[in-house]
Parts: sequence; C-alpha cells; structure tokens
Amino acid sequence: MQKYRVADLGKYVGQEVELKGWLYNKRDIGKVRFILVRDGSGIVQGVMVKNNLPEEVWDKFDDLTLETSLIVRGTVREEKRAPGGYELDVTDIEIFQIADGYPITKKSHGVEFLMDHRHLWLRSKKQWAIMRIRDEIQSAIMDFLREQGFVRIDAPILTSSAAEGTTTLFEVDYHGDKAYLSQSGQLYMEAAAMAHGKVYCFGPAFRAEKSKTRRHLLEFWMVEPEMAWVTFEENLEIQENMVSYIVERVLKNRRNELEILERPIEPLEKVKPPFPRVTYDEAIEMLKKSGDPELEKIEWGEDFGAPHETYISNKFDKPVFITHFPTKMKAFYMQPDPNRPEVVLAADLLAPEGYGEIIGGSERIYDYDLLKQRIQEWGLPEEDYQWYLDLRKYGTVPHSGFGLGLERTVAWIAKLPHIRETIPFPRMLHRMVP
RNA sequence: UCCGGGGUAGCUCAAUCGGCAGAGCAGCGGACUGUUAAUCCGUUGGUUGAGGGUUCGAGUCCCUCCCCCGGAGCCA
Repeated sequence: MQKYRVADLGKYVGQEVELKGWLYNKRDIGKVRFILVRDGSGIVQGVMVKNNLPEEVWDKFDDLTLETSLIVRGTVREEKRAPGGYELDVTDIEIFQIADGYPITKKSHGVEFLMDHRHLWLRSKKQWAIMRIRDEIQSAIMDFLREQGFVRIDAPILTSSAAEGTTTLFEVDYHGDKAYLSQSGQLYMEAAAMAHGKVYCFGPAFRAEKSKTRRHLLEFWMVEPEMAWVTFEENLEIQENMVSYIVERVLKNRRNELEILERPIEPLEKVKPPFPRVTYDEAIEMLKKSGDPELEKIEWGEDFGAPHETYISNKFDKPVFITHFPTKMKAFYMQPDPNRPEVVLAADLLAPEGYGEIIGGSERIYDYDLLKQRIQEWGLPEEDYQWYLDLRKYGTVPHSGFGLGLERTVAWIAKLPHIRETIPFPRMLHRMVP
C-alpha cells in the first residue's frame, strides 16, 4: 500500500515522498520536463531539471506514455503556479508497466468512443470528480438516515411480480418459474417499517422500458425510506431535509470536484428547507397560463411530460414539490386525500435547473378494504399481494415513504447534461458493455 | 416502437454540381530551462458502416440491412 497520497502532499513540504500511480500527462520544453502523476487521490505535477538529475532518471521520461504505471520519488515544494498548490521535484522514477497506445488521448472524443472505453474513461479527471460526488451523496444519504433513526433493510432483487403493475420488467428464469428484477423495494420496506418503525433500502432498480433519454437508465440506484406513523406532510419535511443535507455535504466535502466540473455553486447554496409546494391543480393552472401553446394543451388528469416539469421547476430556484395528483394517474397503494378522494396524498420533487423528478413519494393506504379494492381495480393478481394485505390486517398504521433516484440527483448536483455519466457502468437501451 | 440527425485515418471532423479522399490531434523523428489539452519543424497513416444498383466515373444518387446519437412515451 502507498504511504503517501497526492491529496495529503501539503503535510510533507520539504520532505522526500514516494508516490505510486499513473502518468496522467507529460510536457517537455527541452532541459525542463514535467510529468503529471495521478494516484487516485489527486494529480500532482513533477518537475525534472536536466542539470539536477542523473542521466538514467532523466532518460526515463522518454519511455513514459499516458497511463504508464509508475512509482515517483521526489521532494514536495509549495508552488503557487500549480493547481493544488504543490509540486514535486522529481529525484527518481520507477516504471512498473509502460502503457502502450492508451486509447483516450488529450484531445476530444465522441460519446460512443468514450462509452466503449468506459473502463478507462473512469480515470479521466471529470469522471473521477463525478464518481467522488456520487460517493459523497451516497454517504450523506446513509449518514442522514442513520442519524434520524432509520435502519437499513435490504430488499430482494428477484421478485415474483410487479410492485406497481405498471412498468415493464426484466424477466428471468427462476428454475422454471418466472421471476422479475425488482423495480422498487417499497412494498418490502412497508413490511420492514412495521418491524423497525423507520427503514430504508438502497440498491439497484430495473426498468425494462425502451427509454432513450438523458434521464433514463435501465439499471439505476434508488434509496427508498419508509416510515410508520408518518403522514403526508411529515414525509415531505423529511425529504426536503434530506435533499438539503445531501447538497450541504457535497458543498462541504466535494468543492474541488465541483470546480473540476465547472459547476456553479450559487444555485446549490440556495437549497435549504422549506421547499415550495405546488398542487397538481395549481401546476395545471400555471401551465394553462404559460403562453406556450404546447404546454397549454394539457388537461386535468393528464401526466406531465418533461417540458411541463421543466416549466414548473424553472419558476423556482429550489427543488419544488408537486402534490395531490389525480388518483387514476398514480400507483394503487397511494392514500386518497380524505377531503378529495379524486386526488392522492402523493408528491413528486422536481430538481431545479431543468433536471426534473428526483423523488416520488406518498402516504400509503392503511385500510384493508380500500387496499383490496384498489388491487382489484388495478387488475393486479390478488394472490401475489396477500402478504402485502396482511400488513393492513395485523396492526395497520398510517405510513409514508418515498424513493430518491441517485443518478438523477448526481446529474443535478454535478450539473451534467446526461445521466449516463453518473453511474460507473451504465446500462442503457444499446449499452451493456463494458 | 415512433420522429429527427449521423456513420470518411487511431481520435475529432471536412470534401462545392457525381470528377485525383483532405485537415487538426494522436503516433514517430527533431528543436526549446516553467509547461498547464505547451509550442514549432518534419513524417507515417484510408476496404469512406455492410451488401446490391445507376453511371465512363459514386464518400456523394437509388434500394435493403446494421450500428450510433438526440427527442417522444414510461418513470427515479
């Protein structure tokens, strides 16, 4: 293992250190040569001066190619001109393996080429920054929920039927039976919430729709908290607190990565509770008055498309909740508004800057008879939902939960044009390799 | 699945009306003591996605197929 890391070089000014890593770039201007070395924690520039180096060390520069693995020794020096503030006066280079013909060069590449080389693209500076922001968001989510008393409960990936009966699922052979890759762990979390009070699952979800947009993956990660004795309003408060905490953590711990991505931080600094709430009815009214003939076509009872969401969210500089959707539009398990049964106690959270829905949540039906009726109305196979109905039979309580899409959250916070760069190895309609 | 755009050197792209397939970068050789995608000089590199057709002649026109990108629907 390496003792010294590029990220910690500030601690070793004036000292000799040994870095183990890869050649990121090199430049040669004659009797002075520069090597950029990355070690996973960061990138540092090493300086080689011909008059100060033994010839055999000086000559090793000629063999270095992009992504050659090496061990570099040198003295750390503070340097204002260097990104990061430190440089290494190289004293020795030990080549581990010369990388011959590294495909990703310093010039521009197209998406297809980069995606074909995703296993190597991950080494690039921006991709490195994105993965570290993703990691910070995941950690922030887990820390927040743990702090709030949630227990992490893992949901199964292989399931016997659709959770919501709406979306297309990936079918797998289950020793002769049909099984499906999970599209949501929610129903299982409802069971677990009756055991632990507050629970969440955090894992992959699968949707087999042939989606081909910048907001969709076939395999994505979702965190799904579920809480007993929590009603609609309290559910929204937890969501806005969690999202605000996530943003705060990224601003605190991943400032450098945001800079690498040239992500403006002012919009993120505004993300503090409470978030604005707009009812579905109000949203329809806003669209009707938008002045855009396409948007004005929408009628009550229709779902929003991406342009509708963008229009609404652009009216606010924070994430915005859209609440009280028509019952017919939403999943079978959502609790109707007691005052208006034609709408449900559900809310979507739209991220700012046109990033669309990052959370979908609701209060769940706790009444046995109503839930049974809904299962029938939605035409779902009742026998598959017996265990789910049991939860309403043995000590039912009001409960609520939500699902937050990790990749969409990363895309928004990192301000990326496409969701495919937010996950290490994206699974898309025409992409399963690498 | 539908609509639109595209496939030319390792990469990113150009090629006028159908008339000798080009440039930048990468690679290779050389110059340069502070470079930040370094710069400068020289140089190698082609089954134009596949198949068929029209033509004296096709990267270019026609037909079939394959692949990619963007958008729609679905949703996180």
